[in-house]
Amino acid sequence: MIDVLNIAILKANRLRPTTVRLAVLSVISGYEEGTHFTIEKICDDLSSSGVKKSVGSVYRTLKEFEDTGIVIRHQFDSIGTVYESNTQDHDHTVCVACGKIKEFFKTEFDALRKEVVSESKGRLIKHTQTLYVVCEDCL
Amino acid sequence: MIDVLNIAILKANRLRPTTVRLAVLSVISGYEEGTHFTIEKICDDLSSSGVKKSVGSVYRTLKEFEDTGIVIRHQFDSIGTVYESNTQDHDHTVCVACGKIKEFFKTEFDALRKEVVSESKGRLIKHTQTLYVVCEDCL
DNA sequence: TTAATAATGCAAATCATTAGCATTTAGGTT
DNA sequence: AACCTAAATGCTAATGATTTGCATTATTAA
Repeated sequence: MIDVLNIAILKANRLRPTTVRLAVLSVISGYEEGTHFTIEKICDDLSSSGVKKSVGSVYRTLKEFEDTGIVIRHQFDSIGTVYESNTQDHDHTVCVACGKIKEFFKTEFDALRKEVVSESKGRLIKHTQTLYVVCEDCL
Repeated sequence: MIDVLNIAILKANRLRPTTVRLAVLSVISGYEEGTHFTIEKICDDLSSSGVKKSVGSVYRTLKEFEDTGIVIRHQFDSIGTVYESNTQDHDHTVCVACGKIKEFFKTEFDALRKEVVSESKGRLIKHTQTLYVVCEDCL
């Protein structure tokens, strides 16, 4: 597709625009905003679009993308490892019944977190917050 | 040690007071409050106190303890799975430099979390929040 | 175009955890 | 106390996710 853009993204992160990275980026950018995807999903999507890439390379690529901040990795209880495209800071709710993952964003949390960290005289690097719920649909 | 107490804890959770469960409980109750421990640590402590138990049984036991609420399991980035004795609800800070895990407790968070969940019309089951920091000592 | 470096595919290795199954133990019953 | 049944244990093999080593191939800069 618009490889030019993806090439630019990679170069901006000092990653060579190779076939694997472009293929993975292309698959990911096809997902709608806020989607949480697994390595397996990426591999499936690559194969079904006729692109043959090794699983190992996809793992390596996602790790690079995580390191550069192109994606964010999450580990949810009983769901495992998922990734999402890196946008703004946010937290998650996970339905323990259907597994649906949603994002939420509430600035008040940030203020509280800053308080906690400054009280302990540390520096905040990142945070994770996940609310395990039974969602409206499952109730 | 005071096995009578540990036997009572097990019975209260409908778990037979077997040698493995008592040994694990005994090791765990030797840790000071707020300690986060791994399966490996438990196994080491068992062996060094001369108690020979299979790793598989320790895994099974910790799963039972988690299910009954005797312990809580956490998964932290780049640290992995740790357990702690179940006390009150709290969150964690993890130092990305030295790996030290600390607990914190701020009621204001709970109110906010309830807001989030009620806005989405769900029911809150549990939550996790972890602040990855550089702690005072590492700064 | 070519040399140097980085990336890839593949398969084997690793790590944490789980599962199968034969043996042992706990706890209630004669 | 001996006995019975279900539960628990130890052991080893299996699993699943992820990583690594290395020979091959691609990319980039000169």
